[in-house]
Amino acid sequence: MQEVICTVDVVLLTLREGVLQVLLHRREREPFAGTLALPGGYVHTDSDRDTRDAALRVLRDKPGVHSPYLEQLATFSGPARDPRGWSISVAYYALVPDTLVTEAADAVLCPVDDLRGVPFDHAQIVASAVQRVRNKSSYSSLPVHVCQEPFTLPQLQAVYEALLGESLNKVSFRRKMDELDVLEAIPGVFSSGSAHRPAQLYRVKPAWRHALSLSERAI
Amino acid sequence: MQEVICTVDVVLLTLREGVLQVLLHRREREPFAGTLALPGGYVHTDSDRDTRDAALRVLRDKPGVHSPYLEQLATFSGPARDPRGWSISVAYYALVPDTLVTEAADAVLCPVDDLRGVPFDHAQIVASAVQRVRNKSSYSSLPVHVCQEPFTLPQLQAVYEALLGESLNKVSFRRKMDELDVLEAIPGVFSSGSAHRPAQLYRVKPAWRHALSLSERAI
DNA sequence: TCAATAGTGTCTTTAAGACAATATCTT
DNA sequence: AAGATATTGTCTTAAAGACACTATTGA
Repeated sequence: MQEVICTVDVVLLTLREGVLQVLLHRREREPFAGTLALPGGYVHTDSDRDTRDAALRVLRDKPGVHSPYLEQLATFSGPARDPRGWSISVAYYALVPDTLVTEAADAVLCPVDDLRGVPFDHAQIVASAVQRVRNKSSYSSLPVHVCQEPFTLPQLQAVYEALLGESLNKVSFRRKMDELDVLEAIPGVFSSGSAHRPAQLYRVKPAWRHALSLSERAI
Repeated sequence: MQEVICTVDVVLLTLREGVLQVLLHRREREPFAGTLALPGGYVHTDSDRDTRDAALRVLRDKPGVHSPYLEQLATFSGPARDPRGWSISVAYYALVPDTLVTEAADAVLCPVDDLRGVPFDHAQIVASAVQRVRNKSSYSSLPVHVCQEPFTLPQLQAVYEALLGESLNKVSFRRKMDELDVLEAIPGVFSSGSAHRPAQLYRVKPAWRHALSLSERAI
């Protein structure tokens, strides 16, 4: 019985120009050398403490992405998804503000709806991540990870609307954010420079910043 | 770099005597031969089409459990969880009516809150499955898979209440079931034999029976 | 002052829960 | 008929959405 090829793949998502985009990496090695695919790689049993650690290692190459929101998505497997043989890929997804993503020759952002030509089953993995994010965004504070701090409530609402693909009621949105209780206003600090009333700037409460990924059904 | 040990584990859950219980299997081989652990085993690259297929194969040993509700839970990994070395376990959970579970010397049901002594990280895997089931039960039709068909609405409500650990409003519960639109009354068939009004018997609509595991946020 | 967007008050609509009335069995 | 549980109607309460009004800035 042949061995199982064990890898991790990371779906790094961000919002650029109002569109949900995924970071693709140009593969250096076969199979599919030269094509754009999800960043990923073999699990390193000599250095990775677990697959999450492997996913973080994969992301460390990307400048700026230090400690993103990272959650296990699902595991994809089978004899045909990788031409090298029977393989398992533990997929993770990350959410980051678009300001942290630097594009380069070997790292480009692509709209999640236009992934023709990506190899393996990576289109399916991305679709799965997008579905998870859309779903969780409807009842949780997940989208705050896409906003660069500090941010205003109108900015955050726009992020929710872009992720969910629908416009939200302003009053209800603010009530919900108030209930979730994960944001705090930065006293006396407002947006400025525009020809209208400035908006209060917010940040994630310190207690929440690294706790948001702990619960199954995130708050 | 040493190889990764690839396995699947199955958390088969059912409700017996009003308590959520998990099927444990007495291990025939080392490590931990003779102790009760989650049913599982190596991924067979020569016969399994994917890890879900491997999980179904693991369940085929259990008489009566033919095509249960089965969903991928999460993947657990690391150098220490299995004494044989760096390992990955893709965990699935299954929900079945308790009438399908036959206990034997090598297959026993244990309440999910009393898993002292189970090896590996299986207690953590079970806890994770229980959390997932409790969470999904609050907004989906997941618990119907724990009811042997045909069932009455009061029986189904009791199952929801056992899974969620709280009593539910009867009117709201029935309204919600009506909205979910996954059940159909069996015309003219009622429970009988008890000294009170008989209850309408229901079954899952055929269109739903095998479609309930498809969506991320099951209906 | 005007245009533009932020923030809030309040009414309406919808969903959830409480409670009680009626229905239908066995004994 | 009495006792038990099923089923349904309806009132109350809570959440969500619609809409409009006030607030604050730069041009």
